[in-house]
Amino acid sequence: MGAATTRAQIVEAADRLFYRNGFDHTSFADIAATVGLSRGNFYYHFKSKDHILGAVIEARVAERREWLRQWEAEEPEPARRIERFIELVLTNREQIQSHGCPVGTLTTELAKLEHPMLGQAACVFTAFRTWLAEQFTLLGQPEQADELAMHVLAFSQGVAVMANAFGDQAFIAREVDRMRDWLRTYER
Amino acid sequence: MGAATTRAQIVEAADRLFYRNGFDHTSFADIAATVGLSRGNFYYHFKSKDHILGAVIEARVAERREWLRQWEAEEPEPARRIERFIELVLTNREQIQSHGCPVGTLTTELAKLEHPMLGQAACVFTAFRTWLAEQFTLLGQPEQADELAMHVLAFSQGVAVMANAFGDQAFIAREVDRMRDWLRTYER
DNA sequence: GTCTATATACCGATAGAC
DNA sequence: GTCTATCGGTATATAGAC
Repeated sequence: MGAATTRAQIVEAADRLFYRNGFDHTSFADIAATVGLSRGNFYYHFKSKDHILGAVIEARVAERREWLRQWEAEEPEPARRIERFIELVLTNREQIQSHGCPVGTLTTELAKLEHPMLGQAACVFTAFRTWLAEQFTLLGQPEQADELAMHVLAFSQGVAVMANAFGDQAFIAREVDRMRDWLRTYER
Repeated sequence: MGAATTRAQIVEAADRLFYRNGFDHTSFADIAATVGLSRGNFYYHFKSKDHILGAVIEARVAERREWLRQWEAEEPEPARRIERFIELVLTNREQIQSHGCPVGTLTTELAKLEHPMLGQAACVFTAFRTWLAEQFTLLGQPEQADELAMHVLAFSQGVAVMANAFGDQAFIAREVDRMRDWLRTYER
C-alpha cells in the first residue's frame, strides 16, 4: 500500500472522527485503530496533529466546492441553487441530530481552543458564503448579496445547534419550510 | 472562608473557564489557579469534574430564570419580552464573537463527548424555550407557540456560531434588525 | 478545609530496528 | 513504509499530613 493511499485513509478517518468526537477529543490511537496502523507511524505521513487537521480542512473545502459545482450544473435557476443549500440540513438531518454541522462545530471548538487554524476552518464557510452571495446577485440583490448569504448560513447553523442539543429531527423540516418561504420572497 | 463560599467561587471560575476554553479543555489546574486553591482540595467540594459541570449548569439555569423573571417584571407586552431575548446576542456581542453562545457551545461539546449531562445542559435552552412559547401564546399564537420559540432560539444560535467563526460583530446587529422585523409581523 | 505527594492513565511526539 | 519502545508532559483522582 503506497503512501498516498495511506495518507488519504488517515485524512478520511480523521475527518470522520473529528466530526463525530471533536478534534481535541480524537487521539492518534483512535485514528490508528480506524485505519489499522500503529501510532508511531503517523509521523511519517504528518508532522503533527495540526497538520492532519489542515489536511482534513483542505479535504472538506474541496468536497464542498465539488457540491457547489454540481448544484450549478444541475440547477440553472439561482433560487433553486440556494434551495439546494437550504436542503442540506434536511438531507443530513440524522448526522446533524447526532453530531451537529461539521463546519460549525469545528469552528466553535477551534475558537475555544484558541487554535491558530480557526481561520482556515472558517474558509469552509467562506466557500459557501461567496457562492451563495453570487446566487443572490443573480437573483437581483447585488447590494445585499453577502448579507443574505450570511443569513442563509446562520439559518443552517441555528438549525444544526438546536437539532443537536435536543436530538430533534422533526424540528429541521419545519425550519426548512420556513426558509423556503423566505427565499420565495426574493424570486423574481 | 467557609465551604459554601469556596464552592461558589469554584463554580463561578469553572463557569467562566468552561465558556471561554471549553469543558474538556479546562483542567483542575486552570480552575485552581483562578480560585487560588490547590488541585487536590477540589475533591472536598466536588466528587468529580462532572459534578462541577452539574453545578455550573444548575447555576446557569438559575441565572437565566432570573433574567426571565426580570424581563417579565419590566415589560408588560409579550412582544417586547421576546425582543429582550433577541437583544441578548447584541448585548453580549463581544463575548459571543470571542467564545460563542455559552449554552449552544456547551451542548455542542457535550454531544461530541457523548457526555451523559447533555440533557441537563439542554435544560438551559428549555428554560428559554418554555418562556418564549408562553410569550407567543400571549401574542395570540398558542398553536405555533413552541415552533416560534424554537425559531427564535435557532436565530440566536445561528448568529452566535457565525459571529464566532468569522470574528464579526457587525453581522449581529443586521441579523437582530431582521429578527425584530420578523417579530413585528406577529404583533397585534 | 487546605495542603503536598502520589497513583494511574493517556496524550502527542521521537528514536531506531526492520 | 511500518513497526515497537519510550520520552516528557499533563490529566483526573486519591491518600494522608496538618
